[in-house]
Order: sequence, then C-alpha cells, then structure tokens
Amino acid sequence: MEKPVSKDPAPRKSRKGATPTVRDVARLAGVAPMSVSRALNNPDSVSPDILQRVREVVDQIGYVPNLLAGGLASKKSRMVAAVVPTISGSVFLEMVQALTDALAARGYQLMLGQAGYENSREDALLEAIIGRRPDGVVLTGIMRSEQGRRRLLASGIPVVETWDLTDSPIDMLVGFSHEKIGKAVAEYLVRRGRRKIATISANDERAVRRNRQFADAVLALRPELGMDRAAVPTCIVPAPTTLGSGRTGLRELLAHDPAIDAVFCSSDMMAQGVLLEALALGIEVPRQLAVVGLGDQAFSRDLLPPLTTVRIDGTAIGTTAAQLIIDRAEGKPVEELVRDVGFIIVERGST
Amino acid sequence: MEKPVSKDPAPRKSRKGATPTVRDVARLAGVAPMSVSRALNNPDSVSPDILQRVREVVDQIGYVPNLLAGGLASKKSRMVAAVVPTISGSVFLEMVQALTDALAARGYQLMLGQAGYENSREDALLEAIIGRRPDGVVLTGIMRSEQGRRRLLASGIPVVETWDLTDSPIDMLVGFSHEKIGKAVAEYLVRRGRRKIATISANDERAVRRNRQFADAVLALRPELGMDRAAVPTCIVPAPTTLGSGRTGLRELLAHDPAIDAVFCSSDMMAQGVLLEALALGIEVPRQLAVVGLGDQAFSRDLLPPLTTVRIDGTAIGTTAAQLIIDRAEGKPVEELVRDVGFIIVERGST
DNA sequence: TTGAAAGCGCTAACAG
DNA sequence: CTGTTAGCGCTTTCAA
Repeated sequence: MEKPVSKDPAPRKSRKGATPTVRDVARLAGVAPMSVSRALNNPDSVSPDILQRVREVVDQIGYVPNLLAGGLASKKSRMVAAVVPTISGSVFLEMVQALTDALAARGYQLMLGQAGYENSREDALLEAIIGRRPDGVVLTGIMRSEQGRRRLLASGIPVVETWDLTDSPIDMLVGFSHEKIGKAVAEYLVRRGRRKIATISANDERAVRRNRQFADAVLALRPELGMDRAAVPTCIVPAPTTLGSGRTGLRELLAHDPAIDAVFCSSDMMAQGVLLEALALGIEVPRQLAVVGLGDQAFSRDLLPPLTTVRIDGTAIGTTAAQLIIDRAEGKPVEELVRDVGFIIVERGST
Repeated sequence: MEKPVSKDPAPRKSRKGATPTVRDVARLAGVAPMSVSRALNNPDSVSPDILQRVREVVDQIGYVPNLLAGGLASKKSRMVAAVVPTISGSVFLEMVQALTDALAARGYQLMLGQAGYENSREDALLEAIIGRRPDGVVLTGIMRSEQGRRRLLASGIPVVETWDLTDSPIDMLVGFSHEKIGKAVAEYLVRRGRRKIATISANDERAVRRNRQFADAVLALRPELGMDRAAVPTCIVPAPTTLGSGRTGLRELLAHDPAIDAVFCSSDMMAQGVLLEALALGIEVPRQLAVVGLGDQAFSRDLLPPLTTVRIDGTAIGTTAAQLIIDRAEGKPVEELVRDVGFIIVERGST
C-alpha cells in the first residue's frame, strides 16, 4: 500500500536563508503560484481577497520577484540598453539622464554600455547587450558597421538610433541634422558680419559632416573666399573634446591665421576653453572674436560672456526614445518611426 | 505496438525566424547542448574537435546565448548595478566610467540607476535592482536608510559602498574620509596665510560632515576667531552643484563679509563659477582670493588660473569596486573589505 | 476568477 | 571528455 500523499506534498522545504520564491509566497498565502504572479503583475485580474493576502505575505517575508526568471518566461526583460561613445564629460548625459528617468517611471531599467570612440569594443558590447535580451536598444548616433546593423536587425530587438538623421535607420530614429546645424551656424556668423570663420571640432564622423556643410555655407555666402574649403580653417582634435583642447585649438588656429574672428566649436566645453584662451591672450569676446558652442550645457549660460550655442534637447531625445521603446514593448503601434527634434541657436553674449 | 522512437525525436522544429537556442546549435553541430554550453563558457573543458564544430555553427547561424536563461540556471547574472544620486554634471562620472570599463573587460555589464538627491526613488530603485539579481551593487555614498540596508543585506548580493567611510559598512567599502578632507584643506589654507575662510557647498550629508571638520580645524588654528563655527561663513546651495551656484555663492559670501580671502567649494564646477565671478567682480585670484575645488575634474588644470583642488581618484574607486565584486562573484576570498583610497590636495594657481 | 501543467533557455550535478 | 537528467523561478496556456 502506498503511503498517502500528504496534504502539503513536501515542497522543497524552503530552507531558511534561501531567497523566497513565488511558491513560498503562494504556500504562505494559501493560493496557487499563478495567483501570486497575477496579484503582483496585474492586480485587477484577481479578487481583492487574494490580492490582500498575497500582499501581506510579500511584505512580511520581503519577497522580491526574480525578474530574470520572469523575463525568461515572458520574453520581456524590462531592460533597455543604451550605448554611448563614452560617458565622461559628454554631451550625451542629458539624454542618458532623461532616458533613465523615463524608463524608471515605467518600471524599466537602463543598461549602460560604452563603445569607445574607435568602435573598438562595439562588437563585444553588442553581444553582451543582445545576450541579455533587452526590450530595446538606444544607440548614440547611427550604427555604421554593416555587421552591427545586421546583428541588431537579426536580434529583433527594437532599436532607436539618436543624435543624427539618416534615410536608412535600422528601426526607429530620434535625432537632428548635423548638416543643417553646420549651415545654420555658418549663416548666423556671416550674417553677424564675421569674415574669417573657423571651426574646432572632434574627429568624429558627425562633426565631419557638420563641418563640411558649415564650410560650404560660408563659402557660398562669401564668394570672395573662393571655392576651396581650406578657406575655412578647421582644427581637428581627438574625441572626447575637453576644455584643454579648446585652448590649444584656438592657439593653433591663430597661429595659422591671426585674423580669425569667429570660431564654431563642436562642444560647449571646448568653446569654454576658447573663451578662456581668448581671455589669456587678451582677445576680446565678442568684439574681436565670436564663439559658438554646441550642446547648451548647464554651465554655458553662466560663462563670461555667456556662450552662444546650439541647443540640442537631450531630454526630449531621451524621453522620446524611451516612449518609442516602451510603446513597442507593449505592443502599441508606433506612428512615426523617425523624429527630428531639431535644434535652436541660443544667442548669448559670446557673439 | 508502439511507434519506434525516431533517432531525432522531433525537437520542436526550429521555426525559421525564431532566435536560435543551444539546442539548435547542438543539433547542427551534432553534440549535446551541454557541450555547446561548455564550449562557449569554458573552452578548455572540451575537445578541440567539438570546440571547432560548435564555433563554426555559432558563427554561421549567429547564435547569441540568452544570458537571462543562463543567469537563472547558474545564479550568476554577470550584471552589476550602480546607484548614483544623479548622473548629470556629476563628479561620479569618472568612477562610473572606470566601473563600466573594468566590468566590461571581464564580461560584466553595468546597470545604472539614479536615486535622486532626495532619496525619493531609492526604494523603487532597490526593488528594481534586487529583482534582477545582479552579482553586485555599487552604491555612491553610504546607504543611510535602515530599510535599504536591511533589504540589501537580506538579498545576499555583494555590496560596495563608495565615496565615503564608515565603521559599519553593509559589506565592502571603497572610499575616503570627508572629515579628513575638511581638516586638510583648512590646514592648507591657514598655512598659506588665509584669514577669512569660507565654504560653498551642496546640501548633502557628506558635505555637512566635511564642512564641520573644516570649520573646526580653522577655528583650532585661528583661536582669535573664537569657538563659533559661524566664524567660518558657509553658503549652502542645492545639489547638484553648478557653475551658476558657484557664481551666486561667491556673491552671497561677499555680501555677508567682503573680507573673505579664501573659499573651499564642494565641486570643481562650482569652484570654476567662483573663479568666473571673481573675474567679473575684478577680484584677483589668488592674490585677493584663494579658491579650492573638489574632484580634480579634467578641466580644472586648464582653468585661469589653474584650480587647486582635492583630487579624488574616481578611476581607482571604480576599478577597485569592480575587482571586489568580481572576486566575490568568482568565489575568491576578499581580503580587505574596507579600502581607503585617500585624496591629495593638488596645488595649482588658484591658491 | 483560479489552478495545473508545461515550458522559457540555460547550466549544475552526476554518470558514463 | 561527453551526455543525461533535472531543475533555476517565473509566466503562458488551457481547463475548471
């Protein structure tokens, strides 16, 4: 004769010290594990009675659901990966902050990856990201490597490229046109009567396109300069840009042509360096030299003189990217896959 | 009579378009799933033949292991969570960068959480973190809330508190003494002959302790000031500190006492604001006013004058924290649970 | 509304 | 060295 099955069929005795699971909660609340899951994830789908009992037990034993297990079962990890070139001193911080906040508000967590500016680690990074099956990936800039595009595409993970525009996004896109910025700043400076206009910029691909358009626009408006882009001096510095690179950049430009009367910098921090170097050299800003930055960082309005700069709404980019990914994850149809958040030239004392 | 079991017992036909799994790889390589797992995670434990066949299949079909599943089975998520008050304009960036890099080099990924300065979201954040079963948590600062300490402790996750020291860490600790910084800077300024010494600082708990020690040290060295800490004017500004708060801070201090001849700021960015405001007011630095910052950010050496500041080695903190957590995760015994990375006063032109 | 069964994709543990 | 078995802790699916 078989031993009768006991009422409590020896559930792996919940050893003291082990992290509690749904089953522990279920047992203590006298319900099925599935009801615990429902009470926690979808309180409306469960009777008030069960809901309350489950909540009591959860509070009492300090149960925290294992989201790895949940993610495996439901194929939703509630994580979003963000890739930035580097986090340090970067213009992307505002976006990352907005992203983190917007995601957290909806129960999503951010995974941060640094790709480095030479894309050295990009491949390993993509593997680390895809392997964690995030509900979305936010890329800073456009994914250039064909290999990377294919892997992301194949993974089926929603992707938001940012901080740039392109005709062929992998998936979704929230950005602005670097070409238009180049053109707009050039026109602005020429309109303000500047004649010898230069740029200091990082050696990245976006800056190159911005500069090309910048130079072309200057040349178009100042036919006397001829057709050669070399008439618009450009100082290239390694990314990431720093205050120091702004200082040395200005010195190099002036050594090349002392008559320069306007500089467009590829970051506010670098523009600040230009302001400082001008001060050190006794060059008056804006009378002798106009300075324009890029990014409108918090400090820019408090500089001496306050910095004219191109405002990029990093918060809008981050918030929008989060929204797009969450909509996708929740099955809502996404209307416009490409959003241009534009930019504004904020005019201040440095021009 | 039963149908004979076929040799290939109908493995859930790998529908085209579905993400491949270990089983797909195993089938195509003609080995057991376990061997695939070993080939990928521990190549030495498998014959060269199998290793090669597995690698070929992996490359060919673009298999990326599901780390959620792996983490669930192995109880190692290869993720580390970091909590910072806020990422923007922050002195913690260097640490976060070093952390990300050091972790990535060992195959770990960083999860970033922003707690906010008012600890408003701390609770939800902790839940989101613990639920993902990271292999470690790096906290910026000491966890003050008893509730938070208990939850972390109960979770059994290795914790590294940073950027501070305490006698009762939750687990591990990599930091330095804010009290000692306050004392050291005070002594430094007094030794340089400064008489009217003030501070501008954020309203956070660490700054308060630093300031108290700072004021006490000043009073001890300058008995003529009496015993009242009010003799060391302090301007409190809301966190996070900005260049703008440095500018207004200096104005407020001077309004209170025009004779102030030294200011200790709780961040380099704020110290920069002080330099700028001094320039605007025609106050000579360092002749009339000495300025000391905190953090030794990249830009500080390039300021005008270069900023004297307290160097905190964020890179060392991040790298050490990563090391401690990885050691723990891999079962290595951790020798010293508490590491004091110290600080250095970097003397430059502003004093 | 609630519950039971059956995995999600991987790896620990043990056998061969 | 290689394979088999049995879960990890949760949720999907289906039946009650």
